[in-house]
Amino acid sequence: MNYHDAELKKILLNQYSNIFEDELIDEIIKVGYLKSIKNGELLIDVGDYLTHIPLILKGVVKIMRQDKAGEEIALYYLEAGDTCAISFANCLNRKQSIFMGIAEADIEAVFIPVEKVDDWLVKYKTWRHFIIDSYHFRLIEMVDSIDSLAFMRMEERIWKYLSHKVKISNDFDLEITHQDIAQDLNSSRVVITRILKKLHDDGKIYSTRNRVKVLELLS
DNA sequence: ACATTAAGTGATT
DNA sequence: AATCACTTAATGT
Repeated sequence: MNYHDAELKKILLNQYSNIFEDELIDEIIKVGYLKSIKNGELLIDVGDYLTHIPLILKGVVKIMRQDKAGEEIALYYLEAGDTCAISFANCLNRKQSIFMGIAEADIEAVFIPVEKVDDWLVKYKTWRHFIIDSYHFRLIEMVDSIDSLAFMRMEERIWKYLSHKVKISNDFDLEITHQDIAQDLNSSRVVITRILKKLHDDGKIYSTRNRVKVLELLS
């Protein structure tokens, strides 16, 4: 076992020892490879074929959709301890990805070949549960996104978006522009500016150029 | 000092 | 809630 494996094992044991059995963790170390991805880098694009699925150890991945005109909308986020089971189904059928994934922070992830992901489903109960759980969670988040799109006013959507950002970055100070938010919510910059101004005046946030500080959390 | 990028605003749809 | 057209403010070179 080289230095890298030892590091990896430490991280895995730390995050997964109460979910996975030791043999599974050993297997992950054997076949998976650790990869760091810089903030802002593209992990997967629409149309890509996938051969490995990532187990996120650190950072956040934003999963989004894109239409022909290049318009985007954020669907959900993968955090440490998450995997994208959706991409697993994609791998197995050798279908192209229908999503885009971008690193929202510096990422560390173990990439596991699909065949193994498949094997382990029958071999390890914990792994099976992990994957099914991931599927379930992703579904819940998607339904949540649909709800937002269909039923929520822009102000609520922004509020929810900001709260979520605070949660995943563990920081009330967000470095973000109105344009960024508009893109993620598939709205226009002007609309976001107006609503943020209102939230600012209401004392719920404090916003300056490139920065939004959330002052109170969603109850 | 100047150019570039982000944010604010009235009017219109 | 979106778009246009324009202003003002902050920041980089």
